[in-house]
Amino acid sequence: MSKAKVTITDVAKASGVSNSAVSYALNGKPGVSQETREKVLKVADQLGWRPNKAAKSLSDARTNSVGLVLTYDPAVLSVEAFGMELITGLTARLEEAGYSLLIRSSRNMRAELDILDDWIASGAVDGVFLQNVELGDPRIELMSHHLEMPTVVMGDESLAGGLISLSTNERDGVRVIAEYCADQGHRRIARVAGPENLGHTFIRDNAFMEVAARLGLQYTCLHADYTPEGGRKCTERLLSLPNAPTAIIYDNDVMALTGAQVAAVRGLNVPQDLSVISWDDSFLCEVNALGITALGHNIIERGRTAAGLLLDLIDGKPVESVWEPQEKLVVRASSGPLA
Amino acid sequence: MSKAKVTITDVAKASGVSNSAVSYALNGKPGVSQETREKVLKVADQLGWRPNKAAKSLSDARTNSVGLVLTYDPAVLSVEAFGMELITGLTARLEEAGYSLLIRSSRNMRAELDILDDWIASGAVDGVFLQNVELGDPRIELMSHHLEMPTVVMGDESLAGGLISLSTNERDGVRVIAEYCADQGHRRIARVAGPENLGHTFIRDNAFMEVAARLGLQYTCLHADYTPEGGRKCTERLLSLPNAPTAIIYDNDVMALTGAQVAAVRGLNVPQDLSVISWDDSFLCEVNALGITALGHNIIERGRTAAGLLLDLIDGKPVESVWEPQEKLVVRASSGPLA
DNA sequence: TTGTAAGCGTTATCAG
DNA sequence: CTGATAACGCTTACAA
Repeated sequence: MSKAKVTITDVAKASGVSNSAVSYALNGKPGVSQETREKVLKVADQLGWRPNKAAKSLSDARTNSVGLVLTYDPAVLSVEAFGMELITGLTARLEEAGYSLLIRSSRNMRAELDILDDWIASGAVDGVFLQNVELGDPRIELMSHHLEMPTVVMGDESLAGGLISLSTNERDGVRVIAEYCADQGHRRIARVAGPENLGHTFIRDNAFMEVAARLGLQYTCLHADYTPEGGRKCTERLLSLPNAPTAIIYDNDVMALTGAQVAAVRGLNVPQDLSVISWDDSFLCEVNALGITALGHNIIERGRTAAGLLLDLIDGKPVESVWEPQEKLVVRASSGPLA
Repeated sequence: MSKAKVTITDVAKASGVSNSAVSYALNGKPGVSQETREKVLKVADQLGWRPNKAAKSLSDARTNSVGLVLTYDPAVLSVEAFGMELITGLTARLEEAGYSLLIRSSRNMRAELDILDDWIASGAVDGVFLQNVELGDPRIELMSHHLEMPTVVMGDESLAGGLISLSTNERDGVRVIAEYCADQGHRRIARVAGPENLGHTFIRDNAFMEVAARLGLQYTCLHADYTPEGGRKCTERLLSLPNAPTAIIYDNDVMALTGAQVAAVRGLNVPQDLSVISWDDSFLCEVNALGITALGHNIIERGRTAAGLLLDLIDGKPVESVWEPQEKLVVRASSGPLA
């Protein structure tokens, strides 16, 4: 049924040469005659030899895998397409380089730090991705003290503490949305933002305040947690204000959708009475009785890019942080001129 | 900045004992005095020692990681919550046992088989999950020839070729839906199914035909690919039939949503003129102008269960295939009695 | 109770 | 060009 594992020694015996000759032959390195090489290759193939991963890793101090810690938050994780798209992009690029993605799950920041510590000390991975960076994120500090572990921060350069990062131009996104609102005649806009501790929330907060001031818009912001419930509550609150906003921007698709629903329930007509705009575009925004205007993002591509950066870092190539090109606003039925 | 890796030998030297004494102490094994043990533990902690993963794996032929191959199909993967929920469930359970999830990406069955081959021969993982099983799936055959590699099939036992599997009772689900339709007075029902090569599609196909016959329902079935476009086209076709169905069941949430949309565009009132039912429940069904009736599934829990099975298998415990309890139909606004 | 040494499967060094 | 041999860091007989 199952052939016993075939080692390099088996191949050596079977082809009547030494252990090292086999190693040279199989790795395409010089030090072995063409004739021997071919014979070894043939035998290895016949025997179905594959390098043992543990042995190889031990020998050359490389695992050919990189790590990603997922935060176990079923309420949010499962609801957003983001995570899966990211993993898809990461693994697609990693696969090209023969790398695997090693995933572990944490319940909180403390647990995630433990995992990173473990990876650093145990050599379980050749590099790590950092996601959902917070203000003063302890992971940044940790990895800064361990530059021997290649790290790519998937978040704004200003939060990366000098580590290599892949940033999206949040400020541009904010500007595009705010100017669009202003163009459509809105004077009072609001935002249902993500968690306040997240770095990109902070950056958007600042950018929105700045651009609102510049454009003379009245701007209100509430922070929620990306969940349907959070979006619902914040929208209720905003729409109950004496001077309710005429356009609301949501930091993710899920909240935008629930927001639009709340508006409908309150008898508001979207977009005549209220424009709804989502920061993240997705299937949710697209396929919906009412299409939701949203800022486009190509998460899969972002994943590919991040993986490429990490691979280069691991290979010791010179790497610089990347700023992603500005995304475009996809205008759909949920937004328009003020009636 | 970065401390050089600390090995067991470092700890041995620092605590003035031998290499093996350290190993015994750190692994809580007998063969070392209480005094020595404590000293070693303290020193190891101070030095920040962690077992090197490659060395440990090489020594005891275990990697403490299990593999999952993702099929790279951006069109589908990113659209469904399924994948992320599954990974969340898997990693949550694996974490409890100190295991990691190793992910690789394939573009097709051939590539996936190569990856499995590689894992089997290289010992890169201690076990694997098989997902989206097809009829006569070559992966089943492959893993059956390599029982030394623990495998859990996340799919119907009838497709698992004797491997340990985690099945959901598809037939029960089919029955629940069909009986619901019949109860509501529908006589002509249709189904927009998933890809025909998938095992669970096949099983549902059969079950639907059986139960429709039993209940005296007229039943039509079209096969699509889980994408919005597929759902749209099939719905168009069904609604154009001379004797159009009055209830359509979709094999996933995405197609159900687009189906409901198509109906609306054609001037049909859901549910008065047409009932729409989704096989998979999800946020998509829940938060929608029109709630979509759907069969509930707890994918996270399913992931946990699958991971538990695989861990037991790896530990050599006696394991039996599991049938998941029957899911309940969550009735929402998209379905109801025939007008 | 302790230390020595062999072995896990590679890669890489160094004589022949 | 080839074949011993050490090294990677850990576990585990086996000897002291």
